[in-house]
Amino acid sequence: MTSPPPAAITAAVTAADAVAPTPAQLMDQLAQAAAAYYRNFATVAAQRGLTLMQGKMLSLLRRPMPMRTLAELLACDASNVTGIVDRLESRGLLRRESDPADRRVKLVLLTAEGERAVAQIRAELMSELSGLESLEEGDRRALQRLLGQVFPA
Amino acid sequence: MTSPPPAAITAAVTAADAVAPTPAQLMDQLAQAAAAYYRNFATVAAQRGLTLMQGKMLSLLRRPMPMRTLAELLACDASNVTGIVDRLESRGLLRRESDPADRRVKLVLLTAEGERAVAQIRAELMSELSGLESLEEGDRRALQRLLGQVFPA
DNA sequence: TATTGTTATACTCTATAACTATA
DNA sequence: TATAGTTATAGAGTATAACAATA
Repeated sequence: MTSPPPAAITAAVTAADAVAPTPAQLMDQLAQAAAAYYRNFATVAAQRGLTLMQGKMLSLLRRPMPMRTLAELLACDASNVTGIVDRLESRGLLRRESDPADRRVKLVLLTAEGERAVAQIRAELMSELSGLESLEEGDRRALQRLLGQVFPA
Repeated sequence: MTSPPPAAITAAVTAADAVAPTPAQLMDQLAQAAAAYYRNFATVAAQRGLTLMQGKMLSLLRRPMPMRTLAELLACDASNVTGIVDRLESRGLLRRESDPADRRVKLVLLTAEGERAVAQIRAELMSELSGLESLEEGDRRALQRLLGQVFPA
């Protein structure tokens, strides 16, 4: 029976031998990971003159969707979407289109230029997250499963 | 020799048998996880009348630190820190203190009320992330290792 | 000279409330 | 009546540039 090493030693130990982190420690690491993700995303968006929210909105538009849906996905009030869409529309990255099925609804969709911008953002973000590309298949499966467990859809 | 199942079937398969996600798919899942983390954090902060940035700043102040350091940790310009600290100081959650070693520097530190606020935010956030508490030791170790690999310190 | 923190400025994001046009 | 989108408003976050105090 081996007793777990004291916390001070943990950092120097290889992953396989490491003491399991507490949920609280894992929460701190999640905070750092989430911050790092958005720092990378914001940097990549800023390189194209876009704010974080503008980059997020463009990235969400894999298919046309109502403004109301964008508000839900961006976790903000519907009144904010008007301004964000306005600014992106004036730059030619997306456009509004009336929904024939319900004339109250405006569908937002990317222009060709918007599609290119999203593709470049995604590519640059992927190259920023080089640690992601170097994961083995087993590790990719494990990370997918664990993230799904901590953040259920 | 078994060939991997087509992508359309993947979703219905159990985790153990699942095809490994591509790095691009994993990047999308990271985006969702980071968004979910901050949605939870912002909700918990808002319950105490705090914005996301205010909650972040308080959570960073485990020990006194210069405004400049806060700017780096929050990934924003130093000029923004003045206003955020102002608002939290006027609410009695933190205070400024001159650094005797370098009189240009102002150290920011939590008040007793600020300490209580942080403790409550952390506790409520932990209860929101119930999926974290239910992870087995092996899964906690794995998640720690994988996050460290994708987002190196 | 360089650095820390502040101020002034302009822009963006944010929620709330009130409005319109549709349903 | 209810919903989708807009507008007006006020407050908060954001980067830039210029400044005072200190190193």
